[in-house]
Amino acid sequence: MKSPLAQVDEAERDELRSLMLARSPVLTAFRLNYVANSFVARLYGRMEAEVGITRAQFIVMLCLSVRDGTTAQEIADATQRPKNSLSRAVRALEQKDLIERRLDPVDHRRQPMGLSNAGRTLFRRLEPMAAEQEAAMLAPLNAEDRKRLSELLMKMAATF
Amino acid sequence: MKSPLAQVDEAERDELRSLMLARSPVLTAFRLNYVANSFVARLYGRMEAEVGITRAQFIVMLCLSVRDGTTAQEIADATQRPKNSLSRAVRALEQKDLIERRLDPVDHRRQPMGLSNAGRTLFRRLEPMAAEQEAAMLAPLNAEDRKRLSELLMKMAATF
DNA sequence: TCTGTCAAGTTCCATTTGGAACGATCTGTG
DNA sequence: CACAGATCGTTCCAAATGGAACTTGACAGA
Repeated sequence: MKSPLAQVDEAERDELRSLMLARSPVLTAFRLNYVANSFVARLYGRMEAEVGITRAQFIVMLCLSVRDGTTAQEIADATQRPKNSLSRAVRALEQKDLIERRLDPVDHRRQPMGLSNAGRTLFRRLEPMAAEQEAAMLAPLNAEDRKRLSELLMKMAATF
Repeated sequence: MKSPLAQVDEAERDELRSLMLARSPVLTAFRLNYVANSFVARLYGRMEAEVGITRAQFIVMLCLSVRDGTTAQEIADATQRPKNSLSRAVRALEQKDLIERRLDPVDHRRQPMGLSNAGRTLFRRLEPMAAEQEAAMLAPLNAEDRKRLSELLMKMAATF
């Protein structure tokens, strides 16, 4: 059990965080990044510890779950991650038999990929972890707020 | 000038991005991270190229601009960055004479820091760059939307 | 006062990162 | 058909990263 002194210390520890969230310049951007950082740190920390899947590996699987036959280059363009990192992630996923890499019959430079059965099975474990983390993040918002937030972010993402 | 074919290619290149923004699981989190990633990539890319200030260095200066006398440990807690990275950033800023490091007279472990005059001058160049990037990010939103977005993010950041 | 524990900041070092160069392949033009 | 230029994925390697150990200082309890 914590002493009153420890509680004071803890409050002081959060003081700068609150101050930054309330008063830093470029307020919206700061808050946005703060929330995004918290989200990815918790999610990828958990995925790596519990399932041994890294950020880049999850991103590849996520893209393949949305569209089978996606290539590494397309993932790089869509997610703003360097393609050599993705290349490594792809190799790791392939070695774990979580994805299958085909060769585009008409363009031999491209390697369309897809989740394997094992990959789909694993992804079904990963997805709820992301959903849980999102739920925790959105916890303070009611249904209408959530809908509006998602729409606002969509507007921004569409042109930025 | 681009050929019609090139335009088609460009549309195809964005296809996965649009698809992910519209249909990926954990939609709100994906959009949030997409926007946040775009923001930091552009901002820190520009700061590093034009002013030679890294992400960690900017974060330190930002915290000091909000509260003089902040310590490295407090910045680590408030911004979720590892303290050894911050330690390096602090040393780099000190060598450039952008910050001053004092010694807490009552607790000699702590080193409260502050922007130097040169640091304040440089920060006045950095801040508009962040503001511009934020403005670009928020461009599709009207004044009311912006206010609401910032409030929603504040609610989330307060407890997450 | 002495001792054990904890906190702030630094340093060590194995790992990760990503820009740049590369090889292979495709496409368009003469 | 040959060649120039672009594109996909990979590899190289210098630099950044961050977990863990370390140093120094604070402090509570015996």
